[in-house]
Order: sequence, then C-alpha cells, then structure tokens
Amino acid sequence: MENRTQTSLIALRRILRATELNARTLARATGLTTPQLIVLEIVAAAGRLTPKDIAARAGVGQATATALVDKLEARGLVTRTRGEQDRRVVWVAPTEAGLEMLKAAPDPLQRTFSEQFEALPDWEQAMVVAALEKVGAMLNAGTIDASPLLDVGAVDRK
Amino acid sequence: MENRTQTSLIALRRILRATELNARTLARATGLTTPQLIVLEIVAAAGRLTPKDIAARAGVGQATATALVDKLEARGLVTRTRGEQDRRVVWVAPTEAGLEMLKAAPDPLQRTFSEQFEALPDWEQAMVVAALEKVGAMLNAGTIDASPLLDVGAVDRK
DNA sequence: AAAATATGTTTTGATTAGCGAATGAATTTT
DNA sequence: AAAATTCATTCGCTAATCAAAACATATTTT
Repeated sequence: MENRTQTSLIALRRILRATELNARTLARATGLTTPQLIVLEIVAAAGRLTPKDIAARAGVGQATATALVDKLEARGLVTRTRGEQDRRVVWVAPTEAGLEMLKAAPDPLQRTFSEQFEALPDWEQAMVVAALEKVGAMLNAGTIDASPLLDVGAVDRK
Repeated sequence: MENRTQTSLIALRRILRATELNARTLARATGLTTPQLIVLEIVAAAGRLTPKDIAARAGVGQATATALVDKLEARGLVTRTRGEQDRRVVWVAPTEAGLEMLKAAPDPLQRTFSEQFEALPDWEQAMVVAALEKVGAMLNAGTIDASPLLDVGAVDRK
C-alpha cells in the first residue's frame, strides 16, 4: 500500500475536519451557519439575485435556498422584493446589516487560511496553489462534476 | 489583494465541494451517509469499540455516536454486545455484512483520490503531500484546539 | 379570449446529523 | 452502605436537504 497515498488521505481528512470545526466556531460566534453565510456572500457579491440563481451558485436545491433565505431575512440580513416586470421572480438583496455582518465576521476558514498563506515564502505559496488545484482536479474527475456553479470565489468582494 | 491567496482559497473550496458531492454519491449508491461510513470504518479498523471511543475517534458527541450505531445496527452492519466484566459498556463490532460493505463500497473520495494520486509522478506526489500537510497545519492553527481528539487518521488502518 | 404549458417560488413532509440535558444502570470511592 | 463517577441511551430541539405538491404569474397554442 502506497504510504504516501495514506499520508495524503490523512492530510485531506484533517483539512476537512478543520473545516467542520471552523464552521462550528462560526456558528457560535455569529449565529450564522456555513450555508447561510455562503448564501449571504453570494447575494452580496451579486448585488441581488433570485432564489433560483442562489440555488445554482450555492449548489443546493431551490427549496433549500428558500429556507436559507428565510433565515437570513428573519435576521434582517437580506430583503425580498418582487420583480417589477416579472412578478414571479423575487429579488434577494443584502441589507446594510448584512453587509456589515460580512465585514465584521468574515469566514473564519478564509481568515485563518489567508493570514498564514500570505506569510509563506513565495515558493511555498506556489507549491500550495499548484497542489490544491491538482487535488481539486483529481477529486472532480471522480464526480463527473455537475458543479459548474461553484464560483464561491466571489467571496472576495472587496 | 494577493491573487494567489484567492486562487488557493477557490481551490480549497472546490475540494470541499467535491467532497460533498462524493458524499451524496455514496449515500445514493450504498444507502450509507458519510458519518455512518466513517463509524463503520472506525469500528472495522478496531475490531470492536465502545460508543465512547467511537465518538472520540469520529469527533462527535456520544449521543450522536449512539444514533449512528443505531442506523448501522438496523441495517445489520454492526452488532452490539454488553461487556462481560463491565456491563456498562457496549461493544460495537462489524458483522460479515458490514465488512463486505466496506470492501464493496469503499469511500468514493478515497478511491477516486487514491487512483489518481498513485498515477502521479514521484515529485508531484511529494509536492501534494507536503502541501496538504501544510494546509492542514495552517487550518488547525486557527482552531486552537478544542480538537484534541481529531485523530480521524485512524481511518487509515491498513 | 380561453386553455394549455412553462416558469419561479414557496410549502409540505421526510430523513439525517448533531448538541445538550436528563435518565438509567453499573462500578468505584469514601 | 451511601455517594460519586462513568457509560450508554433517550429526549427535545435546531438545521440542512431533498422531492413533490401547491401557487402565482407568464407565455404560447388553439
């Protein structure tokens, strides 16, 4: 059995686990769960979006998106408005409070990672980027994909 | 804003997402969810374990471990037996069916990853291992602790 | 124009994970 | 023996998700 395969799998699981813990920290600190935060980020990045688009970008079903928007709306972080021309659509947009929340409580995963990543020497940054992309491609090769949406990269609105 | 930081974050999220999708595939194919499979793996690796140990190794509470064992037991994949000397403890052990299930339906994440990883040239394998470990360390640095249990590495018994 | 079809959102009904607190049973301490 | 401790389970609750059904509104056919 390839030793390095095991080692890398363990490292991968450790990353997944750290992510989970991060999510719990986030939940306790801000009252927002990861899916909720992701939706808020997506909405803020776009300015305004329909539930359908939110669902597509977040990679969940429309029903789930609606439920998440409900939570955010209840906390006053986003608003819902009926479309003008087409009244079937609903525009979800961030409120001031929602934008504040994003600034105040950025994804801990992102913050922790960013800080440390930027402290790495140049060659190591390059290595990490290359390796992560490689791993991502490898894993995506398995799941035929179906996640063209991804794009959570939007997270970096400035 | 460091461009590479963004790039690596996106790659990281892509990995997390691929993992989620893998979990869904697993669920549909085997009827087992990821947490359930992890428990089954942990139990099979140890031969037999108490719910308390399962909880520690899987990184969940005792109550959750009990619930997961319930599911596995209902499907006939593990058995429960009261301890001989100490009757407070319950030994959870895999059944033949449980072991079969592990052979037949190994974690898709692991399988996909392993196959491709092993196909990489030597230098690239080394790079990936180094980078994943680095990232894991970086993320764990954030959650200062609270996860002394971690050790999900147990999953890799041979 | 009326009917049929399509589209977008929400509701409803289930399942699963997970936590914390409470309970019950058995063992160890005092 | 009584008290404290240790394990496992049960209970009550929250959250995420999905599929299917229900609604509301547009668009296209007839």
